[in-house]
Amino acid sequence: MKKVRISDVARHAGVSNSTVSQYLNGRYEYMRIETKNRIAKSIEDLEYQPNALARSLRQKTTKTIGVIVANILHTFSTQIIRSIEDHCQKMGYHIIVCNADENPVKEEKYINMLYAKQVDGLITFPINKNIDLYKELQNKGFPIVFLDRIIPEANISSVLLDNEKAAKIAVEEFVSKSYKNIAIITTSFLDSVTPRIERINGFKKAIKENNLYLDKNYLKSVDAEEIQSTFEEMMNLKHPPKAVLAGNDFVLIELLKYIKKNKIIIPKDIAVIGIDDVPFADLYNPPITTIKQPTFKMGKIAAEMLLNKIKKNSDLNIENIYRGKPEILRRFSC
Amino acid sequence: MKKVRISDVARHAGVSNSTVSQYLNGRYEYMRIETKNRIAKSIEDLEYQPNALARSLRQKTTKTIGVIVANILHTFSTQIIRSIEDHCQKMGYHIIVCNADENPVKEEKYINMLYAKQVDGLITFPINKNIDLYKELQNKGFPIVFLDRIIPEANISSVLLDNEKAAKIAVEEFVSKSYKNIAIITTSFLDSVTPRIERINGFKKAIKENNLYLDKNYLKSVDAEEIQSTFEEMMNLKHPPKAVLAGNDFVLIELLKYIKKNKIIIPKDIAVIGIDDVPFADLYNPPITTIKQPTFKMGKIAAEMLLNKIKKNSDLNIENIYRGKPEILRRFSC
DNA sequence: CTGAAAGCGCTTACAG
DNA sequence: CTGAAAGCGCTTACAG
Repeated sequence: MKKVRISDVARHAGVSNSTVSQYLNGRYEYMRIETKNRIAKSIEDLEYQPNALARSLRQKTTKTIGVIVANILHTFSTQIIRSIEDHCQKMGYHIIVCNADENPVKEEKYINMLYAKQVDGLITFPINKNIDLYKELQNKGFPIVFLDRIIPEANISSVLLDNEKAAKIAVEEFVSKSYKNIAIITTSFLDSVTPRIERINGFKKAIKENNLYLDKNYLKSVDAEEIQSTFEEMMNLKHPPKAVLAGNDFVLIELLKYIKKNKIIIPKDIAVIGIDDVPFADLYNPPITTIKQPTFKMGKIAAEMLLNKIKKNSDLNIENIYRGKPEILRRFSC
Repeated sequence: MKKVRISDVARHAGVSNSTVSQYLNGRYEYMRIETKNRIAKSIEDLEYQPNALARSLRQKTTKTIGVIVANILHTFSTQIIRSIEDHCQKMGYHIIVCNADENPVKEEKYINMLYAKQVDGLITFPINKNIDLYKELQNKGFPIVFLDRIIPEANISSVLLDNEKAAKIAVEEFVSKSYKNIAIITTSFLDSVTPRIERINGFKKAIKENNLYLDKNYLKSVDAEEIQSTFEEMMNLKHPPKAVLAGNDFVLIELLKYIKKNKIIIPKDIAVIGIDDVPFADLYNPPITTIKQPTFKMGKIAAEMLLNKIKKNSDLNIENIYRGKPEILRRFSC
């Protein structure tokens, strides 16, 4: 498989490589119109497509950014990807999407791969263990923006939900419907650290603000496999909760599975709100009230932040945090 | 942001670029152990990471394949991506995922981008309009494998579901439960061409094989927005269907929305089977019987086919078709 | 208005 | 066992 090179075009058009290159880069100022046309025709005839590797090597920019998501199977991730992609495309950047699959080893591989491929910057859902790697890259002046999480030790710009607010909105929704015994369940593993901590904090604060009693038994962070059993324990308490906030989409699914299996009635037996909107929220019986993240906006902001870093001298950047505003979608589970 | 180059390492270790390069490429045969150690230490000290652009330019291989999905929001797509990725990682290849977003213009851009970035091959869910581009690439000897669709004019290897079988399994499931008035609805736009045609063909054949009457009114391919109204018309026929096969996950969602809105009871009023397993199938009330594609296997086979093409002289390849076996997941909607 | 030359950061065949 | 040299396919500052 032989590829056409710039020199083939040059020979075919009877000009030098330089001139073809000028043409490719749109520098027509000093080019005779007939030269221009000849080159255009040669490119057409030979079906020439420039080698981006060579160009990038020379120009020291790939016009490409890397995106590492923690888990591509989450709707949140795919929506964020879509949004980043839309914005980058407008700005003339490509994206390379990688799926770390909740696995720090994979994450590290991808970080290195993307860096080796000379991406101009990185947007990532940082998993956990690779904080030093990120800091090292940042110290080299490599543009990075985090999504969904803050890493306090790292001081790197982040875009994430106003998680405390999200929990607060949910609690207040329950309170407005006169629920008093309110529980929250989050994952400890699949849910990345920042959202979990902040959602629990927000929950606690909101409970206090509403002068409700904060019952430790109503407040659980457990591994994915234990969600159902944990919920079961709650429901078997002397005073079981009458409302439960699912810390993310995954928790919600587990709760609904348990609820279904045990023929518990929503909202009569238990009211439910989930953080993260899910495609089946409308389809469930009854439709589930959810707190939606502004994924489209968050993706766009992350892309903007990163492209700004790339364009400016990234050494001089001020890192900052953007908080997406949670929005409640009222349906019939509460 | 200055990056460390191979020459920096060479100087630091007191050897030549060549020797560092030999080290990087694992050719230790003729290398003194102390040279090896010195280089290792220099790489460590300088935090050197090779520039993959330069290497690929020289080696004429990027060890990277491109994956273009028609729509990344489909579960099918993300599962296929995961599977391709797993397999490629094992074989030492990276993947670059792109989302054509059902848009031929985007698709074309991505094809060109990936080709420009010198990916070693391409796995794609071909949308429609870019068949000539694909053929052109293939004629140049560029390895391509299609997913989910066959393009008869192109003779390019494809991996896709045994769609006729999938429809047949569904019809037989209905028949085994004594349903006679069986309908099928597919999308005409979002559903890519091959699956739709083949699923409808399989449906027709199965109806005939089971000596049922093939009612034209029970057989509809419509745009996404018209699914609900089309289904409504069906249900208002003198003899409405008693069972309906949803041509894909998207159709299923639309049908369920309508069914829910109109308080139709599954399976008493209408039995439902969906092609494509969906995350909420278990959660719906009643749980929905679905026909699952072996996504993991299909992704793996596609990756294998492509890597074979890449390794062999791709000019000599025999193109072939792999059909994934559909599997019924019996739940309670039929 | 166009071309010759140098160089981006690697790898590799070959010389010693 | 190691290094000098050429070259991958481009771009760019400069000469003319």
